Amino acid sequence: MLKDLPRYECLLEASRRYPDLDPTACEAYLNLLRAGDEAERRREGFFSEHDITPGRFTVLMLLYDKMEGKPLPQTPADLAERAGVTRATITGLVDALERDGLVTREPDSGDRRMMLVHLTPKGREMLERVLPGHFRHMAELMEPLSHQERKTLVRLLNKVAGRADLMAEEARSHAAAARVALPGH
Amino acid sequence: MLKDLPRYECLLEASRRYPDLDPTACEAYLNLLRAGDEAERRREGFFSEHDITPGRFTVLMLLYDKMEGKPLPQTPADLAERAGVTRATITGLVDALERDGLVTREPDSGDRRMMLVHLTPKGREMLERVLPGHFRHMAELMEPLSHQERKTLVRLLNKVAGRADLMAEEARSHAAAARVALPGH
DNA sequence: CGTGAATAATTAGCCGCCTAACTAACCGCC
DNA sequence: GGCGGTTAGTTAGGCGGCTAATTATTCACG
Repeated sequence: MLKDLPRYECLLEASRRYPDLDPTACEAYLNLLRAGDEAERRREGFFSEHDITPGRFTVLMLLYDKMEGKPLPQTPADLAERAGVTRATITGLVDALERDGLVTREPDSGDRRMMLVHLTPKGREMLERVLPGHFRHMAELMEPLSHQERKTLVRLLNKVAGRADLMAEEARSHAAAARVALPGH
Repeated sequence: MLKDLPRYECLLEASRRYPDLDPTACEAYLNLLRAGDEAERRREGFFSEHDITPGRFTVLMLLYDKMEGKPLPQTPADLAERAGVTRATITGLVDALERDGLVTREPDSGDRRMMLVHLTPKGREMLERVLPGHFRHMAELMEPLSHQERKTLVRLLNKVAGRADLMAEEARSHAAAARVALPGH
């Protein structure tokens, strides 16, 4: 969303009407959203050339991970936690991957509530076919930044991501407090 | 997608196995995706408290825009261009906004293919109710960055966004070339 | 023990985005 | 002046994310 961003001068001018508007914060925010969205779209485009989607790729990567040794099977809940999506989303992704023969599901022998998701040889091959191009894709997108600039970017983005995490946590605890305070839902 | 990012040391180690893997590019890329995604989720969360979605908000903002004076009605195609989404997406968003009485559609008198989308008084009120909180939300997310850091972030993100645009254009022209080269579709 | 709370995975249904196909209207050109 | 290509908007269908509700299992505690 939002391809053409408002110029800084416009923000500055608007901030006279809106006391809550911080022009530099707004500019940084909008640029972050746009760059992130743009990068995500390029990513989707790249993956679609290889008949895969970002979500499915992420699941495969999480199962690959220990790039040699034993590719530990993982539960959907693990995958959800590490990917940062809900378990329901993982169910859908694993459904698709299983249909394509890239992963298998197996019930956990110890706890019958759980499933274990394995990477199949076919899944491993797919990953190894896609990875080099993916690496080149990342390098291409970041090519205009010097090593120093990349370091700086990572540092600044981490500050923002940390802040976002904090805000998410606050929102969660507020919601929990509201659930306690209000009678029924 | 991807909450826990691989550490830089892991990338460095993996780059020995994969000659295409540029560790600093990869690190910057993953951090950008995550921060952008995180910011987008906070944004959705904020808007959902006000019974609106990012897409609908964007359309309202584009119709508001000239914050006083005449809030020019705009065609769906204009809105799509400025929002960076397809016309089909705008159709869906305007459907929802019209259902809620926030915008109206009116046929263009000059060219009967076109529609003109107007902001209603109710839509304007909604926007003015949400905007101050939205400004505070942006300021809160960017609070950990100094003014200097915000400037730097904007500069670096612009480099990346510019690169992404370039890559998108290349992809488009390749696709066009392929359409010419290959017989029928 | 057995019952109720917690946890795992799934299902159902919503939403926003996409592409592709369709209809209607406009325009340029012979 | 009619016909083909272009443009506007919509529709249909797919996908991946979400929440909420459902089912099955485990665990903790009286």
